[in-house]
Amino acid sequence: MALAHAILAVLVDCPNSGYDLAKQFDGSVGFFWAASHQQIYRELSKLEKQGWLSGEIIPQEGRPDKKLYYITEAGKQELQAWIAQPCEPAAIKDDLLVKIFAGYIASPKIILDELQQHRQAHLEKLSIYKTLEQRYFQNLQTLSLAEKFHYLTLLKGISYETDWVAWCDRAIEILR
Amino acid sequence: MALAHAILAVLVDCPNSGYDLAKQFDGSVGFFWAASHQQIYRELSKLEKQGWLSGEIIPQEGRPDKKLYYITEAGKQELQAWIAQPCEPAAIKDDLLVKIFAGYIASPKIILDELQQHRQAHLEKLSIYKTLEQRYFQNLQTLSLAEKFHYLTLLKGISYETDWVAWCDRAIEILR
DNA sequence: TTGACATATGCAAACAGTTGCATATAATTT
DNA sequence: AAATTATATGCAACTGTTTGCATATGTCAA
Repeated sequence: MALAHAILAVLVDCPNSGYDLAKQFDGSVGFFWAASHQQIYRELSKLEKQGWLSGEIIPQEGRPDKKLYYITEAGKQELQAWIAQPCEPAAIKDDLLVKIFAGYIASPKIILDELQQHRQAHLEKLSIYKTLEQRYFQNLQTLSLAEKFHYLTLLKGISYETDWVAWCDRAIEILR
Repeated sequence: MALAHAILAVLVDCPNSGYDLAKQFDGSVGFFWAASHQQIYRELSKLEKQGWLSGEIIPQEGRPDKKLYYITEAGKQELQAWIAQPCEPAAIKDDLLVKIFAGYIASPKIILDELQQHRQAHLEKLSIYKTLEQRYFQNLQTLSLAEKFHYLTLLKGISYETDWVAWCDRAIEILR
């Protein structure tokens, strides 16, 4: 049930609406936890009923009202307890690598095109992450503790995408 | 429905029983697709009903009988069609990075211990993959096409684990 | 001889995630 | 005036995954 904890992890930093959460899960948070807005809204209701979050409707002008969620003391304690439990490295499910595993039954062009496209996609993510790094995490010394931890997840995002780009290059080289 | 395709991708190389498949999904194939034996057996029945696989019961002595699954022509065509469709980079769900994102609410010791444990786990995987590399993929030139593709997935496994170990080191360094 | 381990297969319930649909306001573009 | 985009929220059906349980044979060690 780690979507719950991913939401708590974002809200412990600052309150957010479901819409804002969905945008974050589509952006930098999405690097380590993917979730759709439908999933997020459903989970938020559940977490509010459980008492880990409290919601407050904020009337807005010029746009629909929104519901801001705050983490409760119980929610924070739950998050702390969850963090303290050891966890396993993440399970991987990667379509591209399944394709590559059986790549010899397809035409080389199809495989090479797919590799090129993935290379491009990873390069774009990498560029976004590097922009974030330059904008928000210029010098380590001045960062707050919370910022340091956020930066660590960004660093993983950067090395993850860098590694993918390098592997695509190598794969293309080997197959050509 | 990519578990189906991951199974087809293994069986297109050579026939296997559910038990053997489960072991492979727990080993090197597990690097790019994680699946439990329950999932695998259920999926195998489904794929046989669909006509993508055919199963043959092999009587054995000194151990329970097993059922060997072969990919059918229809199954191979399905796999080829699936490979030809473009796919997105894999969605990530990583418990450890969720923990790190909110790591500032936990005690430093808990975080550092968890980082050390993950570093160790990734190092062990890396060692297994490097052993496989030395044993089966010594020189690129002599590899068959199928082996080259299999090697590419192993290469990704190696760089993935290497990247994790490096990140753990960096994270521990920054937090200390 | 009891217990653990390896081989070998599978069901069923609970939980999580995806996909398609639905609604509503307001600004901007065509 | 109509279409599109951004904001904002959510339900329902389906599909996929996890967890716990269940069964059966044979070997090896305590």
